[in-house]
Amino acid sequence: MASQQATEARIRERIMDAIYGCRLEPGARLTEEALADLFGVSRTIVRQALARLAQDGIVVHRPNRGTQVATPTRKDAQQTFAVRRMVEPEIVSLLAQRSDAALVRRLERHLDTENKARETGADTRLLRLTGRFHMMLAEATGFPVLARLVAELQAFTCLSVMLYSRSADDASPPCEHEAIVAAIAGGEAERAAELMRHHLTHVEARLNLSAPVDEVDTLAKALGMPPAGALAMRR
Amino acid sequence: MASQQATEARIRERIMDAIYGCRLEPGARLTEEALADLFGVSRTIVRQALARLAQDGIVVHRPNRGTQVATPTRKDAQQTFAVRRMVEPEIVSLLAQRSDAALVRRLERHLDTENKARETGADTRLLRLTGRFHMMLAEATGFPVLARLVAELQAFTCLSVMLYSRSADDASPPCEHEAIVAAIAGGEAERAAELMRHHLTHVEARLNLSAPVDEVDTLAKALGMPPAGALAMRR
DNA sequence: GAGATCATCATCGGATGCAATTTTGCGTTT
DNA sequence: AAACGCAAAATTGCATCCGATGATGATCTC
Repeated sequence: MASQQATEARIRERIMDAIYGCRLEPGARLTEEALADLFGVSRTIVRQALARLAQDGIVVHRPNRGTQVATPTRKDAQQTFAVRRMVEPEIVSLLAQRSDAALVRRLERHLDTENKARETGADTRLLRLTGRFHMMLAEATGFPVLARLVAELQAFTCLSVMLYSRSADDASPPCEHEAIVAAIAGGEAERAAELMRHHLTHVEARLNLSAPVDEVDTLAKALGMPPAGALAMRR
Repeated sequence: MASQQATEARIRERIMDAIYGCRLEPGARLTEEALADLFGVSRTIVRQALARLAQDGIVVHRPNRGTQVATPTRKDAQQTFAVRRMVEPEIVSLLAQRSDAALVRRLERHLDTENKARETGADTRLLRLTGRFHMMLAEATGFPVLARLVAELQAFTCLSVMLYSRSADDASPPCEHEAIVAAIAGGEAERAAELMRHHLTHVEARLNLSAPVDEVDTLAKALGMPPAGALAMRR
């Protein structure tokens, strides 16, 4: 069983996929034994996978109480966007200064895929593709640290969208990704940064992040349900 | 043994301390059993600690071949500084806009400690304090993600300094931290950012990051030794 | 009948043991 | 004498096992 080496990574990816595909919702419990049985390995491997996801903040792990998919508060969501506004404009600015033709081609191909999903109305698919777009940019810097950071922020954003989006298709306003790619292609560093800032602000504004009443929010959270105004959610 | 819960964290901190204190040099091997015996726990805990450090890039873990303290290449070091120049100016800019008097007081107290260490000539202590300064800034943003990122970048910088510093006291040019704190205190966001950019560029410039011959570098890496001009290293 | 205490169950935390892989040391061969 | 190959030792990878902890439900008392 030589290929069992990478099982832990596979488990992590499957869980992440499930989150991006909205099959695992915020607050969902992840028991070690269930996962171990599912993947045909011992709990040891599952624990490693969960520990790593916990370090990335995708799941929360409370001692002796198991781990569950993270449930970002409204404040968490706002913070995530604040950090993204600090980092991602810098990323596109850097990329614009480099003028990498191959990168621009890859980005444009990706935009086509995004648009196709948008037309089809494939919501969860579009959500995932939107995430991929931002991760492609981060990876293109060639700085693995940045790629990991953005991946983490992106995953957290995905959970926030699940919890606090008003209508299901809030994930990605059309054309804004296009404009960013155009600015990168044209080498307009500051413009690319500005467009990214605007884009992130726009996405955040579409969410319902103003807590109606704090008590309602915490109660809903305690019940493992999304606050009012969020997507319907079932077990 | 209820307090054993936090043993893993303790092990991590001890290892980090040893790195910051230059008692663990880049490339040093960390065998699980040795650590387990040292801390009086089983390998299970040690493995968790090492796995987490590996995720942060502080140590590298190769399957079936153990884990050792990371040995950043010159390129790694340059990338680290590049990312720091992207992120940390944004951090101080944000802090300057907030004008948090309590924070400024804490920072000034820290500067005193730094200066005292500089006068005493306590090199490794100064190296650690320098790191703490940057981490204090990141933590002050209130964004845990940023704090973790900077902690990671800082640790990597520390390893890079160990490997590529020309003289032992290259860690922190005097007065530059002071100027940054002053700009934050005065609410001069853009100036604080500029000072931070300059500071990071300055620290990087003091290192010997221009590979003499690329081939020599890769050979040295293959041998698990630091390139010429770096600190002596055994094992 | 309501509340509190206690027992049982599920689940996690950590240690130990065994198989697999790598490394090291030694003997043999050319 | 140097290089190759084999065997022993060291070290890691993973699974299983047992104790601990928190949650659930039943019983007992007032």
